[in-house]
Amino acid sequence: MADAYLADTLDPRTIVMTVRQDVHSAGIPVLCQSCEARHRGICGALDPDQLVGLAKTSSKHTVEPGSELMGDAETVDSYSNVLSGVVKLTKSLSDGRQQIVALQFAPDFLGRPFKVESVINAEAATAVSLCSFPRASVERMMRESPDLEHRLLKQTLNELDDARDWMVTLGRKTAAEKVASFLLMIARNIDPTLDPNTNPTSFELPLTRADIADFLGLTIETVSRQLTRLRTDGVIRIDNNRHVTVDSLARLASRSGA
Amino acid sequence: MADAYLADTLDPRTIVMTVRQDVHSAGIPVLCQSCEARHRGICGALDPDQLVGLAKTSSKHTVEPGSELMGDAETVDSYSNVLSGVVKLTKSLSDGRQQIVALQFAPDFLGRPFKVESVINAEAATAVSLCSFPRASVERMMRESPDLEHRLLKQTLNELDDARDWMVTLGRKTAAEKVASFLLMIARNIDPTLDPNTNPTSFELPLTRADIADFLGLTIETVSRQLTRLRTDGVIRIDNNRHVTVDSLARLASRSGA
DNA sequence: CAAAGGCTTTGACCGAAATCAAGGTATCGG
DNA sequence: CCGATACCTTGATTTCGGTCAAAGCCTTTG
Repeated sequence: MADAYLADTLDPRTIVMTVRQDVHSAGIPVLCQSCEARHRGICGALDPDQLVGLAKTSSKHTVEPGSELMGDAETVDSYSNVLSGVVKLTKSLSDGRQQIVALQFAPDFLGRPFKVESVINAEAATAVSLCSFPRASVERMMRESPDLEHRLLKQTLNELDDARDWMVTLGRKTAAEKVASFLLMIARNIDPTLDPNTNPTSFELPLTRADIADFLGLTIETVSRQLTRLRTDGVIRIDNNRHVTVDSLARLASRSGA
Repeated sequence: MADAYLADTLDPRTIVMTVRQDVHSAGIPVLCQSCEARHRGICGALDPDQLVGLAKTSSKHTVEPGSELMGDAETVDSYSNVLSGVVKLTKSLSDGRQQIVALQFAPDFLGRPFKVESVINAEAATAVSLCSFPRASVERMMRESPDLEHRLLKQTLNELDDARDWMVTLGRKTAAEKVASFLLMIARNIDPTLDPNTNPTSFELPLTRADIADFLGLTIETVSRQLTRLRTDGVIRIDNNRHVTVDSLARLASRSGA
């Protein structure tokens, strides 16, 4: 039996796509053991024929940072569930200015059905593990399974809400509010069960200062200065540049511009 | 037979919802004569029982500018197709700062299925005509018709792409680029068949300077100055504050930051 | 027609964030 | 351990867009 890859944890800034090889022996629940718990609808909707197809095309890809995972069907012909880690979706202007337009956390679905012209790059921001499916199988599944499409619609609507919320941040908030909003957003996504009254809270920042700047429409220096200000004001503590402790989420929220 | 309202053209900044009254006699194609051509999937999926329900609940609503059409299910309990005109979707911060997060042109579908907490206001930017359906009917339709859900997924994916494109504009473009991008976007949406080589092109601006500012994350004054600059540089002409003539779309595009 | 009010333009000035420029700090390979 | 490298912080200065203020223009209304 072939080696079974699943949920490998990889070096940051590299996305490796893995598909479990032993689909035949294990059946649907084993195909995607990790995401089965969270993506029952997406993984569970595969039928045996599709699993055979998956087994044939499964392979371990390594994709260089910055290369397109989405928006270019030829590059990487697959859809994935994010099992752990953070994937950043970016768009760039011709002169190199970049904007991160979304962060994908587990258990988000990564891929753009019904491809359109829009070019988005997907890049691993941290160590990322993915469970991938061939594009063709997913698209067939979608045609055959209204339930899958329903789940996808719900995720897409949520992503649309997130995007529009972030538009307010980009268009109307000050640098200080942007950075506070960012920290809150990360805290909530890293631990979705987070109770706003649980203090203190701490987490690892999944992004570099440069990434944060690209997400907030700021420069590295401004991000750094605002983080310093939050630190000297006693709102947060930062250890090793990445580990953030928030004493009072409410205090942070009050600086986020509501 | 009841009076048949359809596709009324209304005063700017007022949304009036209309549902044709004579559904019984006319059947599905008549329910929504105007949008039938463009929204076949959404309107055509209604079954006769639902039409009866529609007839009972149909009425002519007038909604004040700034009041919530979406995000508050109790306020206006319906979904609509935009038949003509432009609807702006806005989000606000607690202190009143506002951001327009999307513009809806015909034949967009207006409404948020599977309501989430996100609060978005919808307001008519110009004279707008709408074809509306009771919320309950649309949600039942969606449960019963995978085709409707498929169409909705496609529109939602397109809106997500638009939102993410605009995030780049908000986060990374200069004021001059933002205004040029806005004019291009309007030109393309008002006439989707627009050939980029057809010059000159002219259209009515659907937004006031204040709205444009709220869409671009700028102030009124900055928008005005940038429009003046485009005018003095000979890129556009503006008559009566609203009628814009673009001599060369390519020249405008070159200022939009790509 | 005249007055009023809303929208737009323009000008002068200001300030938040960008840019430019050093340094400092953590991590990794040898 | 040490040097190299990438990432981060801090300071000085500049600049783009915001703020404040005033005037022009267009439409509405009596």
